[in-house]
Amino acid sequence: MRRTPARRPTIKDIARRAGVSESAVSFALNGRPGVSEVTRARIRRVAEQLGWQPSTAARALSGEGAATVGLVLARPARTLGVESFFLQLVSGVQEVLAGRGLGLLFQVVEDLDAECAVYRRWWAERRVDGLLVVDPRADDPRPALLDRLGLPAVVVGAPDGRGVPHGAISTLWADDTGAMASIVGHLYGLGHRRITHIAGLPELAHTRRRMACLRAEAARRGLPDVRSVTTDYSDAQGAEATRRELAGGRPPTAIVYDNDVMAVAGLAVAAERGVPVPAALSIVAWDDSVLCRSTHPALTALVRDTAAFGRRAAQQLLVLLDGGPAVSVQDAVPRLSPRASTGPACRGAP
Amino acid sequence: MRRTPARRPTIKDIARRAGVSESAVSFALNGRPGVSEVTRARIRRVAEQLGWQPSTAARALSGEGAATVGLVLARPARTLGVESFFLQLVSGVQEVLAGRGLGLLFQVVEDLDAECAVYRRWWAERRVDGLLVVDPRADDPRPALLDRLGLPAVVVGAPDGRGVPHGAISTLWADDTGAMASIVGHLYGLGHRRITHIAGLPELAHTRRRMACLRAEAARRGLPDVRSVTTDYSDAQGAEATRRELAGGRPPTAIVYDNDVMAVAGLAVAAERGVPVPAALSIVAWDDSVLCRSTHPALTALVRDTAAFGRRAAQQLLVLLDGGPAVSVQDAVPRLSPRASTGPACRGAP
DNA sequence: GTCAACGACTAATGCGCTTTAGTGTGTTAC
DNA sequence: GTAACACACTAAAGCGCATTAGTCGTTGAC
Repeated sequence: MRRTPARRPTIKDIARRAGVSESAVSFALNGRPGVSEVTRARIRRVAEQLGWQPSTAARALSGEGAATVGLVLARPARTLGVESFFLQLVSGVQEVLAGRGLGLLFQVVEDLDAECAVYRRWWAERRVDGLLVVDPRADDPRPALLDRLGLPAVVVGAPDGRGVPHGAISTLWADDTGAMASIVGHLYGLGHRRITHIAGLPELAHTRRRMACLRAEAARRGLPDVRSVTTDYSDAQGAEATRRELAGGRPPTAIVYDNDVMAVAGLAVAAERGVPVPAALSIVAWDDSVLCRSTHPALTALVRDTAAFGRRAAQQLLVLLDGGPAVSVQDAVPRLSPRASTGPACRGAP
Repeated sequence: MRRTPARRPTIKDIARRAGVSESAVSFALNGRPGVSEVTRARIRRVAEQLGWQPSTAARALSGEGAATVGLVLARPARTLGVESFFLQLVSGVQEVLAGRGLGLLFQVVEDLDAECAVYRRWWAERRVDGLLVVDPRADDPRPALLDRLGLPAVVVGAPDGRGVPHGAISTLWADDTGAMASIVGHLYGLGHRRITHIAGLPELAHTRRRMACLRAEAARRGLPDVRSVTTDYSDAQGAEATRRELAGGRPPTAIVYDNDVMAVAGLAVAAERGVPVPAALSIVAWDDSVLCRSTHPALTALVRDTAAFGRRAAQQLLVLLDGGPAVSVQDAVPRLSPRASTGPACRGAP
């Protein structure tokens, strides 16, 4: 037996109690001209008193937009729930959205096709006013799709900054190149010449940028034994790749991991094989988190303020929603935080 | 210069192209009687062809509900993005919701008051049809609030299973008691007599349950040196508590951590102090994750299928949304997965 | 003293959909 | 042959809000 729920007040209730028409209420509450200041105040008071909030459905229906922003995460369930990146990003995003009363519609799907399908559905259902697109890829179909649908979006993470962004698609990207350069510089300074980069998914745009930069740096400094291998970001593949590297004839003296999870897994592999860190192997994690600080030794990591990144992305989206221009902005260069997992390259190494 | 976006098809477009009235279309597409099977098929075909999807706003406005479920996470930003628990839970929840075309409105806030405020706003805005409530507490104000608002909800994680759930508030809880008993049993069997439980936030209901069970088990087995200490789940407090415990006169021979992050931090503290694990100290983590498998030694952990937990929670919510009865269900007992971090108690210990 | 202009407000319409109340046609019953 | 009825469908109202087009009374200009 369910009790009858409390009734939600509508604009009509306010109108009745304030002794005015519904339109007057609408004008008053939306700051439109057409009502005297005294009635406006009275109406505001009544609305407050009744705990009135505009029905998003009704608003949306009368052309005001859904007051909602969408975010889809396309990741196989297996690699989920590991990285610290997303919740932090989302938390930053929220901060900004909440200030404008915007909701965040969130969905996790298996792959890119499913993600595009979600976009189409949301568009047809008029569920969202704009989108945050994460994990951009080389040859990404999403920006074009969203542009065609007329949905404003901010591509966050790493698309090619080149080219004028089309339509209402903004772009916010991290300076992976500068970051990679600083990592290589750090390791080079410690005497490392054989460096392996255990990267993430090869189809992601930022993976490619990091790999390209590593190659360029290696060429510039004349290091033949520098390479990248790609993984799916999971601890399993991170560990596996580490094992392969350490088992080789001329193992690297330093490994750079594309996320914190793999770095921790790599550290465990080193421990298991009796390879001392950092004496025989230096480890760098791309993206800092509790993990990196909780291991022994603590991991040298690339620190960036992910929540701030999320805030900035949300702000760009607000600009678009307000009809502002699409832009392409580069985020601050992440900072390398040296900890105990990096040290001078082993002298004995050939 | 923005191009005019593609127009969304409406029911009217379908009606025109199919040569019937709008109501006929509505009947046809919603499986209502009132149209012949041949027209129904024709209308379906046209709708498909046009890529039509019902506008959620319009649906909501005509009394069908918002087709959206809400989930609020009240956590200080500091402790965010660490645990694997949430994304996995959400991923399970999504799977079920997506099958019904329901969206998930997600919000991160600072504290419980803010969470309640969000509920009130969502209710007044008619944004959600139901809610998933996480992190239940002792003396939790949320179920009563939601009941008053007439919003169906599933409290997920651990409220008191006692008492008839009121209104449309279901409850899904993990068997913390059985789990704690199995952990203590495991450790006791290995010869451990001095056990410390480094727990999470004291105000959470499941923290209390775990602590109570630990006390009961200790009393039952006559173990005087067993106790719980509470933390905020952060690696910092986990490490700090560990340090305090190990520095005491009669340090524990086993520590049980209430989450994976603290367990990893505790392991690092042991390493830093030269305490061998598991030779001198056994470690158990409550909740398994990549972390536990990535350390060296790997951590013995309490494994539960969080995604499945999420799926079940979502299913309970669907039952409520369909007008079904509120229930209180206990989830499967988590399984303890022994790994390298637990071993026989040190003989030399007094 | 009349007319225009303005300010404060109300009436009416539409957004896209569901739903209730019809309308018209064909079938059956007696 | 007509009343009763089922069936396929249409017309219209309503959900809560924004918005456009009025209405009415007051003021100012000449």
